[in-house]
Amino acid sequence: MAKPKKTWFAILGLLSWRPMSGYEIKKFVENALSFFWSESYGQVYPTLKALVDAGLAKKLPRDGLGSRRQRYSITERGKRELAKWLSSPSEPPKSRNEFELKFFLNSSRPQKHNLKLVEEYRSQQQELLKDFLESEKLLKIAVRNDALPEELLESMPEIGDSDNQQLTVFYLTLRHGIHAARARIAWCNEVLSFLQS
Amino acid sequence: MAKPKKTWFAILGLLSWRPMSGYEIKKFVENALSFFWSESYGQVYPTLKALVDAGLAKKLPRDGLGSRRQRYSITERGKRELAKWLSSPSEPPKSRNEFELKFFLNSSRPQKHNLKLVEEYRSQQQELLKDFLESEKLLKIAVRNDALPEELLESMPEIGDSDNQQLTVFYLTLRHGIHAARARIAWCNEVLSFLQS
DNA sequence: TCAGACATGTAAGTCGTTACATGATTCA
DNA sequence: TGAATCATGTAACGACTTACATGTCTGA
Repeated sequence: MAKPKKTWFAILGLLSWRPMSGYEIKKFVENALSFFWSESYGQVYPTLKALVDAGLAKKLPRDGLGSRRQRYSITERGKRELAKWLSSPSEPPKSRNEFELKFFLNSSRPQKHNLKLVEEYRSQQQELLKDFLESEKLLKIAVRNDALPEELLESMPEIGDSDNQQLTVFYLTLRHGIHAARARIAWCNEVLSFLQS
Repeated sequence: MAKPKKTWFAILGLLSWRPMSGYEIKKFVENALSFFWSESYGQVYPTLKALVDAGLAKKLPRDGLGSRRQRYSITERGKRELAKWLSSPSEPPKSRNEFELKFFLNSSRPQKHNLKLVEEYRSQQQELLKDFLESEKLLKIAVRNDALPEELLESMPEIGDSDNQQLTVFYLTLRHGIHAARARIAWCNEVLSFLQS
């Protein structure tokens, strides 16, 4: 393994939670991790194949008769490689934030445009925060009671059989998103009052 | 122009500040915008050529004799296209945050690992915040006095001849970074006390 | 029965980085 | 004079998305 590929470990890491199929992996990332991760089908299926070839994952027999799903599980070697990667330092993210770029480049134009831009951004972030807080409420209950509320299962069926430690990490990761969204909203308010003064 | 290409407008936007060479553009992004944008030489030079071909930018004559720099300036058409793009809504960033992924995937391992991971992340963010605050202090003075402090010019020579409105936007963009870094540090503290309780 | 979700996969293309090639200039 | 930086550029590669192809199953 020359350079560790993030997609490899993202998928391997999900398999370390429990065996999953390509479709499940895609949906899980999309529904539950979208605020800090993304994968496309064009990545997921080839990567699963590559993980098997590298001996880090293996195909599980398709259970039942009508089952169309091809599930994969992590191997012992896979676990070791994953553990190694999880302990390695993360490179600081090279973010490319379109909004910030636009805001920055707008300097030579009337400030009215920037105000509109910031207001749009703020309502985007407020929407996001609302969703986060809803999930947070339910996850908090889940962690406390070690049981998943009906509502949570409806909005995120993929976290179905998670244990308490997984739910806790989920909750804490969500807190990261909440802090970030709040910070962005606070910035918007600051900028709006600055520009209007 | 089928799908608006971000790199095109990033570069065009910088040219709207003032004429620049490829090298200057790269350095500017690297030194001043790195916390929300990045470009590589492999993008910058071909894009400049493409912008000229599309009539959005034009080559300036190399001034003087020994000048090796090839500067480019934005054209009227370029300004119009840029303005259009700047007014268009930004798609929410598809971030892929390696740290958050690791934190999330670490759930099945001893929490000691996560503590270490979070502490590392926190000191990374604290370093970042320190730099931001230093720049902020200098930029604040610059905006107030409409003059660049010596120190600022040393650490960021590329903002050399910016006008007051540009400095203001710069300052406000930096505030975004400060809010974000503080939020991440606050999250770290929250998580550390949660995991240690 | 048929629309919509489930499910797997591939091909082509876009976007971006890295590494390399080349040479001028500056300054210790 | 030779190391570092300035400066422009390209080729090869890698990561990721989009669009497409194909077919199954479920439930109104």
